[in-house]
Amino acid sequence: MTRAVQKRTLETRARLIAAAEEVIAEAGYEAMRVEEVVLRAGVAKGTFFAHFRDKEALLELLIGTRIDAALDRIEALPAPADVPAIIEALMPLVAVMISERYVFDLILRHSGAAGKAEIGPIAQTFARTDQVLGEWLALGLFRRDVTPALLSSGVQAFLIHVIALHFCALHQKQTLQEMLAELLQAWLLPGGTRA
Amino acid sequence: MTRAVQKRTLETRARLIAAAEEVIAEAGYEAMRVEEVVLRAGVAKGTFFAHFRDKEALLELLIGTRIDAALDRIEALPAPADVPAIIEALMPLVAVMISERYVFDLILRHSGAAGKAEIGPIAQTFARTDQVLGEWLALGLFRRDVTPALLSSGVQAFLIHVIALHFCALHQKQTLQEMLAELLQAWLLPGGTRA
DNA sequence: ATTTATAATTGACCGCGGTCAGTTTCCTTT
DNA sequence: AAAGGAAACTGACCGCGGTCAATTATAAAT
Repeated sequence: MTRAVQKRTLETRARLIAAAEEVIAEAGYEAMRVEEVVLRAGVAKGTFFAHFRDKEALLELLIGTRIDAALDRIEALPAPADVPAIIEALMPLVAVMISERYVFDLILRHSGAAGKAEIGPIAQTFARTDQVLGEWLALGLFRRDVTPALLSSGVQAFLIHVIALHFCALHQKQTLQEMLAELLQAWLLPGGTRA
Repeated sequence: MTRAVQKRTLETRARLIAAAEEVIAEAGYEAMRVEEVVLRAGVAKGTFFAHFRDKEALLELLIGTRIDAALDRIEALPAPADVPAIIEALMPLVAVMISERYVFDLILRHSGAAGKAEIGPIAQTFARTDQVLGEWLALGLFRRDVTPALLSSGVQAFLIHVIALHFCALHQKQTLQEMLAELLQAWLLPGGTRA
């Protein structure tokens, strides 16, 4: 018989999250130290790991929340009808992903479900992004010789690709948006056909 | 006036690399411990870091070497003329990248040049892959409405994408090759045109 | 051969993520 | 109100990557 979760637990968890967000606001995700977080939250180190599997589990939660907020804004928009509009619409998501190199790497590492049962917060945002893109691309404004699901999978691949290039010291003659525009134009409207 | 590098240095470096390869052969890249390597090499811990900036710098070197060997095999092949042949040709590269989840993550993290001056071994293999792909795609057997450089950039993006999906607990109804075939077919021969 | 400058090596030490046996707090049962 | 048991919390401890002042080996200069 499982006991109900205590109010104290929720408070401690909230204090840990608040402390972490405070540290991150001051110094960024990469600079976050578990010891600093527990100090500010006023709990012992072990308590942190009673609430989160490891340091990355908390970061995943926080970053997942930020990505979800970006997707909320994106979903509130009308479906984009051309490539520039798609890129424009995706900018809130891009902003989160390029905010820190460390964040991008962490997102990549957690983009896939590690286990069938346990789909992490970031993996969930990837599924959600795929769904949003799929809806846009199913409207029939882009190429129709392949499924919208395949198209959206490809858009995600290109999105990751250009962000990776964005962090590369070479490849900086073009902006992220320019590179993405070229790729998506060729992917979604091959041969320059349709409108 | 710079002194010549001593023979002793090269020997120590070689012993460190050999020890690391030994450990990796036994237990994999992720299990490699600097302390185990220096123990087997018969040197102090500090010596390791006199030869390699950090643990990842050595791993980058070793993995970069493996990727280069794969690219050697790939370059020895005749240029593939269709999508299945491209996928078949890329398999040595894929094999390295999917050998360990940890290896894939490390490769992604080092795929871009960190600084203009210092292009790491793995970033170099990405440039080389791009070049090999570019040559294949410039032969005119695939779509010609966009540059071969753009095509090869896209192929790399899809390659990374399907490997990421390969490590995902979901998306396992299709094999890596099947997913890659769908994407590349749509990317390189949109509308099913040409041969 | 001796001195001298530099390169190479050493290992005690630190920072930080993560563990776990022991303690405290909370809630239920009687 | 007391007892019993489970959940929450604690902090000393460990593993491992990485640092650096001190030491030793090497080769050039005299």
